[in-house]
Amino acid sequence: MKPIHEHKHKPKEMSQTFDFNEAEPRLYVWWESNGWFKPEIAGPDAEPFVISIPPPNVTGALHQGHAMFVTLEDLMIRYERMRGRAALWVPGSDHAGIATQLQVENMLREEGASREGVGRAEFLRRTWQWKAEKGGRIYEQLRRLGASCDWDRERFTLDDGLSRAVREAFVRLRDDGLIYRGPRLINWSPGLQTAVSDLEVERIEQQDVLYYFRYPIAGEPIENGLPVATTRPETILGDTAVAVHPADPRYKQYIGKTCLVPMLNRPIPVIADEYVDIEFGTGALKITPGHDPADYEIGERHGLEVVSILNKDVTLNANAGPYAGLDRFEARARLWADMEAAGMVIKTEPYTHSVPVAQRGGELIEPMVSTQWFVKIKPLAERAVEAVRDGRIKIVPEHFEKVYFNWLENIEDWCISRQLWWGHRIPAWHCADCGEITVLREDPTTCAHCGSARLEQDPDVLDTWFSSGLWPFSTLGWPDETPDLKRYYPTSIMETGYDILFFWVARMIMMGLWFTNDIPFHTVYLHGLVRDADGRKMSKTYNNVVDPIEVMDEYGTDALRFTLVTGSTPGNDMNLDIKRIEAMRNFGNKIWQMARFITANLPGETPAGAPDAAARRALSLPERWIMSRLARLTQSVQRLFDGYLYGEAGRQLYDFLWGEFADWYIEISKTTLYAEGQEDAKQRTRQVLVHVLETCLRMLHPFIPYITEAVWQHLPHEGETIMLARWPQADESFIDEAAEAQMNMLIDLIRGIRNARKEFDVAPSQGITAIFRADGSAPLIESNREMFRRLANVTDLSMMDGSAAAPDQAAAVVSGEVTCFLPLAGMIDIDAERARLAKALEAIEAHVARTEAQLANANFVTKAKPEVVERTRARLNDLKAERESVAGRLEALK
RNA sequence: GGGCGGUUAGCUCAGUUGGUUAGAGCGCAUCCCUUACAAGGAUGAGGCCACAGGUUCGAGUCCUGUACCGCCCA
Repeated sequence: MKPIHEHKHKPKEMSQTFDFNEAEPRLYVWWESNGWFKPEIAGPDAEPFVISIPPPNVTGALHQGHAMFVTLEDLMIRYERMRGRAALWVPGSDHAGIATQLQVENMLREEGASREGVGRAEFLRRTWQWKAEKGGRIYEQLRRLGASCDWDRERFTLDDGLSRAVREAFVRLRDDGLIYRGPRLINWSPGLQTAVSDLEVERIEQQDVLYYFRYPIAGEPIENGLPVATTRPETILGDTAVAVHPADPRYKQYIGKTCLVPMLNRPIPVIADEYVDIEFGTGALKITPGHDPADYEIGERHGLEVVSILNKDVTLNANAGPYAGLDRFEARARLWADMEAAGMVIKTEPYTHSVPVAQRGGELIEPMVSTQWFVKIKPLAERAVEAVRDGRIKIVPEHFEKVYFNWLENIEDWCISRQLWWGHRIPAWHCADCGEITVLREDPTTCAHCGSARLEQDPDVLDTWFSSGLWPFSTLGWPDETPDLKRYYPTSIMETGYDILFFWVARMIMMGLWFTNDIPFHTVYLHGLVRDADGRKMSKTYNNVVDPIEVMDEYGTDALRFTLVTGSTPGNDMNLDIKRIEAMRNFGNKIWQMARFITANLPGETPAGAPDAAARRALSLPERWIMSRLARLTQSVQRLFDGYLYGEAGRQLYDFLWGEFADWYIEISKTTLYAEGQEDAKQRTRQVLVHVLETCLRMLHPFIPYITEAVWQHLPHEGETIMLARWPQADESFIDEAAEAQMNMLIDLIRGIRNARKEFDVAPSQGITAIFRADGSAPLIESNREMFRRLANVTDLSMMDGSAAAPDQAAAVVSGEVTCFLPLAGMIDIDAERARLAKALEAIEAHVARTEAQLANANFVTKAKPEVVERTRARLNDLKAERESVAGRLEALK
């Protein structure tokens, strides 16, 4: 027999409850300080399993989205580590250009300073300082969740290595002809004073006004003007055409005529384009290529001039003539008033439409023309589509593949420059002499075109997502061929929320394929959003945010983790109810109490592991049953893990441990453990108790790492930590159909007796008599009489002959061929018992009728699988026996 | 306009090769401090699985359509 493993983390006796506040930090530090989070512990030959963390914002504070991804990724990592893989989880964070810059700017503002005031160099110094002071908070919070990342490999998107990767990527794309710079319509954020990408713009519904007016026709009175509607009158000043549908009879005669821009009298053509919606507004559309994406496209089709009327501070520029210098909304009001005075106005009406707002901050985005850097994305997108289409990359759940294709197939060029200071500065130098641009891996001193030394680096920085796209390989050392890159790339799984499929995942795939000529990961696993208990998005304005830190303080990390993983299914949103967290906390307590019971009943040494062959032959029915159930559970959990169905696996472990192991097996085990003598039987029972719980702990460890480790340390086990214990494999030789059938009958009878006791108000403390008419099952009942005593307080159990008369004044409980009479003289209300039996008989008869009809159907018997037919026949036999007994009893009571 | 998801007990949700009488947690009712656990135990009530068709011996599960809710893209 192997000794119970001892080490310093094993207290002598288990406390009344699990003190997670004490245990969690202690265990985490112990795991980490032993180097168990590192892939090297699996040895040099182990197959790698790698996840690179979807990098949280360095400014971020832990929210449920983080809790969700940490839970799932840590689960995958711990699982694969237990299976012997070289499990590597690379942690890190993202420099979050806009968010971080705003934080530091706010700080400066409080000091009465400003970004512009202190200058770029000082601003960056202050930002790094801020990062050093505050940037570690998110890491501490990830640790708290139990994240078993290899912290020695932690990376930051702005650190030296990753900056070099960014530079390499930029230069390579430039060399490949995929980066260009030029004036184009972009999304301008007036508050942030920077361009943002299409993905960073959201649309929200807004109550607005639709303005109707007549567009003056050159040489004609205003009454003949072309009626047009707009939501943004000030953009009239930038119009370069008016469009009508070519098939619209109302406006056919206008095509080719010339309109005059109100107040400016700039001549513009009336054009025909099928884009125009005849039904909408007046059916004629003003075209402003400088300030509307759709108009920009129409403008390109028709070779229209692009007139920009806005300055970067969203005041109007010189193109707006008399309105130059005004704010856009003031200009709107003035222009409209002037147009009204000129008789151009038709009417205004309230109108609800969607407007573009900044994802961060929510301010109104102005589409405007600006000189920016772009990535020509189609060549990258094509490869990314191909990798998923041909199965090299799999997306779980599968339906997101369609979403992915849909986006990549309609993708627009990516605006990658930002007018910020915090980020990777674009490695492009403008020559003051020849005006050309020099892009090199090393900072140039002279212009590559004319040799001039009058170079100035482009002031812009790159979109944060540009560096995030390189993350799976840049964190492993790319562009250098480092040992880590060789061993751990491609990574295995990218796990993240479906809301950033485009931001991260698609860009990682595009850039991974382009730069490494390999997929960055073979599987994308997408989880859903965590909402509040009523399905609303968590938000500070609703005051419905469930803070993970507070949850962990109150219920422990394991409760939060188990709730998140068992309460959700891949790709679907989950509503997080604090009641569920409490229930999962209770599950942890239940495990602790089971372990307390078991350890308290291990007087000597108990071997770890399953019973050996000799012990196996001597196992009792309940032991064979629970071992069989454990084998099936292990099989099922494995099948579910193979399909990424972790939530269902967790629920099955919960149901088994609580509903079968604790409620039945542990209770039954007391009949052996508390009996006199029988040392061998006791020892077998102890071993089964330990083995079942210990096996479940190992399967639960990836879900709830802390309590499983804490409990495991109290049980006989092999190895130092459950983290490195081997993942259970089902021993199918323990599957025992007969034992399951017999136990099911015993459980059914015990439930029936309990039910009858309750129906007739027999006090739980009152022992009762049970008389069984059991035919062939008599030995089964007799050999488990202690079970009936302990679980149903049957203090007097006897058997009766099949032909003997049933006792008077008795309730009857029926299961299959067995009838159990409970003579409860003086307690039985015969009417009530008749009603009870009549109700039961009704249900049985309905079931019999259904089953008989099924078996009478020749198609069923010939076409259904034989085992299904067999099972149905057996069921019918049982049902008929029950019907017989119940009907007979009912007759006897008349 | 295009696409995707959801609709199962009072509430929040499971239910993935189609096959017993559809499950859990919470809530509810009744009873119980039985030496692992009141963060617990026992018993029970509660569901034409949105609706209409179809495939099948058999549908909560597969197919088609409808309604409502939600999301993404334009």
